[in-house]
Amino acid sequence: MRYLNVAEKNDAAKNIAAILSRGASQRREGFSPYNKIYEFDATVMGQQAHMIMTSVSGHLLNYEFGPSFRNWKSCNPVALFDAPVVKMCPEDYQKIKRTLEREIRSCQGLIIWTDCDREGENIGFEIIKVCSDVKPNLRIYRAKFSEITAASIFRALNTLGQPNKNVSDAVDVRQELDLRTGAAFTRLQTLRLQRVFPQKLADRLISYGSCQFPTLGFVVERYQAIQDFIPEPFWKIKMNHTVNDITTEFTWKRDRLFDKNACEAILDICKESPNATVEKVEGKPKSKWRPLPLDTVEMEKTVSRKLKITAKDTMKIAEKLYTQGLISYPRTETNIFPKELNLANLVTLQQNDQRWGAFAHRIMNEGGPAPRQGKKSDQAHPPIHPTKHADNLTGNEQRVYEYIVRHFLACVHKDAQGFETVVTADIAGEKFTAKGLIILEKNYLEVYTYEKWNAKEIHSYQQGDTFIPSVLELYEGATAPPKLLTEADLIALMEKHGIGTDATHAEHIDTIKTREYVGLHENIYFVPGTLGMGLVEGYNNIGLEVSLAKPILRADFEKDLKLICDGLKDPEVVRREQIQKYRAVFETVVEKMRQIDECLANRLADRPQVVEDEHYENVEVRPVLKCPKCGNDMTIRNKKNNAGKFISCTGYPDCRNAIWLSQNVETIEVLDESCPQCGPNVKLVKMKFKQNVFVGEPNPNTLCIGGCDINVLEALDINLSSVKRTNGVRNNQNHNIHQANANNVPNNNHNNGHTQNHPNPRRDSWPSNTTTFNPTPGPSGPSNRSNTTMNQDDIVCACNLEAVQLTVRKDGPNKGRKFYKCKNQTCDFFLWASDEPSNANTTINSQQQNDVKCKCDLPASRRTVSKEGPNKGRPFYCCPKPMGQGCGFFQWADEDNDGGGDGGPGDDGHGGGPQRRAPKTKTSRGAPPYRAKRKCSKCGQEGHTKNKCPN
DNA sequence: GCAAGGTC
Repeated sequence: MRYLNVAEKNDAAKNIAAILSRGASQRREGFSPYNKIYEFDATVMGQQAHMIMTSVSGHLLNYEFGPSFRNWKSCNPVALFDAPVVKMCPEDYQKIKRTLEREIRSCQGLIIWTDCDREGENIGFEIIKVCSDVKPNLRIYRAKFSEITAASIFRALNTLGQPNKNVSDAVDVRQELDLRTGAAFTRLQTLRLQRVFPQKLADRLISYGSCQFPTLGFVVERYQAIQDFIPEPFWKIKMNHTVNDITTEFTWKRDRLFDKNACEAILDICKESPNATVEKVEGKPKSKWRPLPLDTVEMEKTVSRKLKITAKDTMKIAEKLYTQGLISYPRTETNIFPKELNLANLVTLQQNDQRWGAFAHRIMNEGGPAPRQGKKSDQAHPPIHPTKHADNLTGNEQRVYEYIVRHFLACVHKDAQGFETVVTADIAGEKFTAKGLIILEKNYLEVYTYEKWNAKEIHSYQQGDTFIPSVLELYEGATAPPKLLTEADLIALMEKHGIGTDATHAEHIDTIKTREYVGLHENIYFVPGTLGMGLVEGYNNIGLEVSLAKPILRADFEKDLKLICDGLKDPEVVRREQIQKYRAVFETVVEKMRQIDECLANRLADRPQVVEDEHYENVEVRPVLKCPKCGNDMTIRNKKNNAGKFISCTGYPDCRNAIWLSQNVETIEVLDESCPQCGPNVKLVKMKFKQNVFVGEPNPNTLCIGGCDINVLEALDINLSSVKRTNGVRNNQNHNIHQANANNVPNNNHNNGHTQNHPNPRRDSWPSNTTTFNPTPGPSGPSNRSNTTMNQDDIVCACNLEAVQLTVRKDGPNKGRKFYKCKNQTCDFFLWASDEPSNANTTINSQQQNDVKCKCDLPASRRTVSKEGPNKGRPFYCCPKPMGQGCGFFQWADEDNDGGGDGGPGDDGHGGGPQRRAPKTKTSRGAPPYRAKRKCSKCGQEGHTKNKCPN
């Protein structure tokens, strides 16, 4: 049995391989220089196995918008909430992907060794996808480990489990939402504000991110709190007592008063009889607690405060120390050591160090490590601790390593012990207290040099002692505003509100600095810049239920993600709800953008330019149909150099299915309505042609290109296999014709009063074509005129101009026939001068039964219901005129001609009584396009097109 | 040129 083992990063693969192979692995190269391959033998589930170990480098796949949405001006940013997204392997990860694809071929099993957190689980599924695509039916296992130590790794191998899809799904939802919201708001802000404030913002990227904005919001909020702060004066009584150079400071029990007169009055009373009496002397042991086991956030905060290294640098250094095997995984939320972790061994590892080796010895000599237990656990990684001794580090790496070791040794030792004395004295009824502290045992403080515990010496008092204070006076102070946020404060706020992960707090802070939303005051305090201030004020003031600059939106999202992980909420539901939520916010922002301009104008001290709405190319967002090859959506895109349109699979480049439209297609719009014949996945499209392909029909025309009408596909030169799953059987044309009629003719009012899209379902290739359907005017043309005697003066084209009468000169069955068309040739109007049926009339006319007449007194057409339902196969008569222009006559062919009947052939439940209802002339949506047989444009015969013309 | 999350 051969297993491919995949870790999340190369160093992890290397270390795991070293452990499992007991140092005897063979190294090979992958396609990527970073991700090596290690080979060795091991025992897996009691059996000898050959192991191939390699790694990815974090996520292997990433969500991206479909190609037509990547250009910033390709679409209105709001479209990004619906735009198709695909998971792609970025170019610089292709080599890693290829390595996996190559290596899995020789294996029967796959073991996922990614980090045991949410992202790791998702990365695991990415690896599974890539490998399964190449090799289905793999045995797939998940190794769960919390640190790369022999014990943990062997335990993982001996307790292999299954990957957790719920956890991975949550990450997918998170990724998609972050992409959509980030891109939509970033484009909106950047494109607009660059033009509104060209002087100040022309070259600025004004990004939005669901983490960076709330982080900015914290900085602004604190800054505003300081700005809004009004100091309030207060007064207190200061009292101290000096004996033999020792000054004991007493604190007034009332602390402070905000009324000067009252304070002065009390002081006066005290001064009248200033003799202080010691009422009580209390002594009690006092501890200073050792730190909790170290988690990421605590490390970032303390290192930032004490070592003045930014959180971003700290994490970078910690990552490096981890990959060198010197410390445990640095991204952890856990502050409880697992029972199985051998702390004594870890302490012993540090015993030879010159700086803290003696302390490590002392721990072992005083009962061994005894950590405090925190309350947090991510169930994935233990608290950060040293895993190896190192004394060759330098610079900040050394400082961070030293901090981690000292913290570890401190947290497994003992609290510092002291003795506190509290003295209470009375002066004229006012109480004062003084505290003294004697430190008995420094314990952890001896190694944890980042904290101080100062002893405070006070005079030795006994109960009943009296003394005259050395100082007894009024002290005037004022309340002070809160301080500006430090990085440690900011991280604490992010953690509290669930903004970002332990691994990313530092990056978000760095981002808002890079964007110049915030700056640093005295190098440690965060202050908002003018842009950041204006943006937050803008978003806070436009009446959003929840401002984008507040943490609530993201925090709510995180709660949902947790529910997905726990299997309590459907990821698809969360995805839909969250998209909807953010889209609503986006729409409000767009609506109120001018208010945001004003806030920014105020802060930037710049006048906003009046700008027109951004022009977008308006890519069609709605999918036209599902790709028959891969099932992804197919959407309309522009060809290169604006040379027309095509409909492309959003699975590109994995799926290269495309529907190429000729340059004759001027516009194409996807309608809301699905094709009743092709089903809900195929939308009708409205196409406008430069030169009308379907002469006599309206232009633009509503069509289905889903393959239900082979004529449409042929006319547009669309390959059936690109729109429909084919198994070698072509669609039945007659079926389609019948279906169309059955749906539309007798019972065409079942769509909210709308009727057929095609007032004229017949088409021809005007007028040089030799086929002889009866073309009639488009929607704007004069209806019902084709059957009456017409003067040329009566004929008005779609431009509302008098039409010109011409004669067909081209050889063919229509040679010599007269027709009308637009005299300026600005519209596609066409009308035969006479409605005499041509001798080439086919399909419809061939079905006419001359003994039944419609209300126009024309021989009615006999047709058959082909739509599924109780009337399928039943013959009926209807007006032969095109939809929208006939009389609406309907009669079952198998019943007496009594004008009654039990309803039309439609099976939509709306049957009964609509038989004689005249079709409305307005176009409708929802009814299937009516199609007739198409004829060859070369010879005029049915059954083939010009491309396949045998003549 | 967008996000956040992995990592190199």
